Amino acid sequence: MGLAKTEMFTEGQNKISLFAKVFGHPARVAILQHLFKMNACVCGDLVNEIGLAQPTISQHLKELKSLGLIKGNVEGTSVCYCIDKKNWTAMKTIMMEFLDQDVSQDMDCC
Amino acid sequence: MGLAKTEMFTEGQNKISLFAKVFGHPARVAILQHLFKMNACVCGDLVNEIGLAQPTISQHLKELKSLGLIKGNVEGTSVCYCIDKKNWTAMKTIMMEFLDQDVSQDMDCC
DNA sequence: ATTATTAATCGTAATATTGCAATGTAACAA
DNA sequence: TTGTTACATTGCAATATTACGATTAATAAT
Repeated sequence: MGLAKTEMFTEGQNKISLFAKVFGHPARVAILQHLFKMNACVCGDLVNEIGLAQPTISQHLKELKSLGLIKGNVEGTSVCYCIDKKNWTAMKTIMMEFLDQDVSQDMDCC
Repeated sequence: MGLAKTEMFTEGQNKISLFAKVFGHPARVAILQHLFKMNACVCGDLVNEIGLAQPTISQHLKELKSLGLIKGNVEGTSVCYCIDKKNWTAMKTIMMEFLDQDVSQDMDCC
């Protein structure tokens, strides 16, 4: 199947899994880290920085953009990408809440 | 291809993406949330709680276990699962560091 | 011993993801 | 105009993921 049955889960669970899924590939992690590191915007340097072919990088960028985590700005022939800080922060809140569930109980079965 | 070229990324990037990937399915998010909520251990209630077939849940549990995020304990005919708190905390540290990159700069291209 | 219960594993169908060559498109340069 | 540069899109091959029926394995109950 390869098809997740999203209708049987809460909106929150689906949201978390969608964000997580986009981080589920090292190239996208690398792209995001590079955008953060460069602070300002970066463009096709990503193709050089990361070792994948241009269409591949373009596809990963598209996925990050469609989730709203990055923005792209056309500048002449090149396109400048950067983190969408507002959306990143919103995502961060959701993910942190999931990750930060209380672990301090000492009940433990195993 | 469907095959990530992990050799071209750092260990850290691959680690983040592996953790993220396991959260990239709502069923696994739901399983983890339920394990947290129940605090103590839960077993095949997960099959009832979540609406998927038993082999499907079993498969998701296996993935969570292989990453070390949960532990399973045989109790008679049933198996009791719980969060592996130590490993969860370690994972949390890695993921939070990734999510919490500095976003406060006002440099912005777009 | 036989049967029931619980969960893991196997096998397989349906679908998704990854990666890239080839091609398309848009802006700039000469 | 003719290239050139920088990206996006298309199409496709290879592989991965998801889901579940059927089966198996292990323990418990009778």
